[in-house]
Amino acid sequence: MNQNKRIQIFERWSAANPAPTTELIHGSPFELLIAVILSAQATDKSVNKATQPLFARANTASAILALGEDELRTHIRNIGLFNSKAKNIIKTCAILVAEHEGQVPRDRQALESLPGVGRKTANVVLNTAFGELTMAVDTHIFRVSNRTGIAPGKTPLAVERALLRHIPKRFLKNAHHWLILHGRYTCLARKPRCPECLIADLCDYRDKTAAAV
DNA sequence: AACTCGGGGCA
DNA sequence: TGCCCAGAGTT
Repeated sequence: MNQNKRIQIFERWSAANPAPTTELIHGSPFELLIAVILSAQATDKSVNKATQPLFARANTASAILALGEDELRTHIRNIGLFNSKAKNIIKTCAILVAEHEGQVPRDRQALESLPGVGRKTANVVLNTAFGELTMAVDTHIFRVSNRTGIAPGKTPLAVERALLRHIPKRFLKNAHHWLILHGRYTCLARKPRCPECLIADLCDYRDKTAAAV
């Protein structure tokens, strides 16, 4: 895909949806970290439903530790993969207290060494809590980047680097949100809604695949 | 690269 | 009912 096409795509998204926001409810960096760990392969609705009462009860690493794994588990029982997430969150809180004075570290390596925190979660925290320009490549962004041709790559990390390299700087800050929304509501995994797609005429995917409507 | 965890939402 | 979810860890 040439750069001219890319610019047209982001200008359309910019005009259509100028105000990006995170849909996960969070106040502090710690609440964000926990909410993002919980959101892996889960919907933001089910996460918010659980985290509101949880954070009212305990919203720091030491408070979650005081709560204990069993009570934490009951709080997040409505979220998928809750069993392993409860264990990971307890371990992570213990590390935060022991090695980071109970705070969320502003450091990629330190974040990714926390149980339950991978590249994608670390990128969300660095971006949303600390204002760093990162691309958190989830399944939506991976699919949309490859289908459209905006930033092709065989792995999420390759797509992440391609996005940072190819997206014009003035669009970089909001690009993450637009890509997510596009994947979530238009460029669906199984049945892409090409007829109602804002950028169908600029997309590498449409007309090249039988699945593209 | 493939597999597993996993309840909830939505068509 | 079947399929997917703002993934990570292990084999």
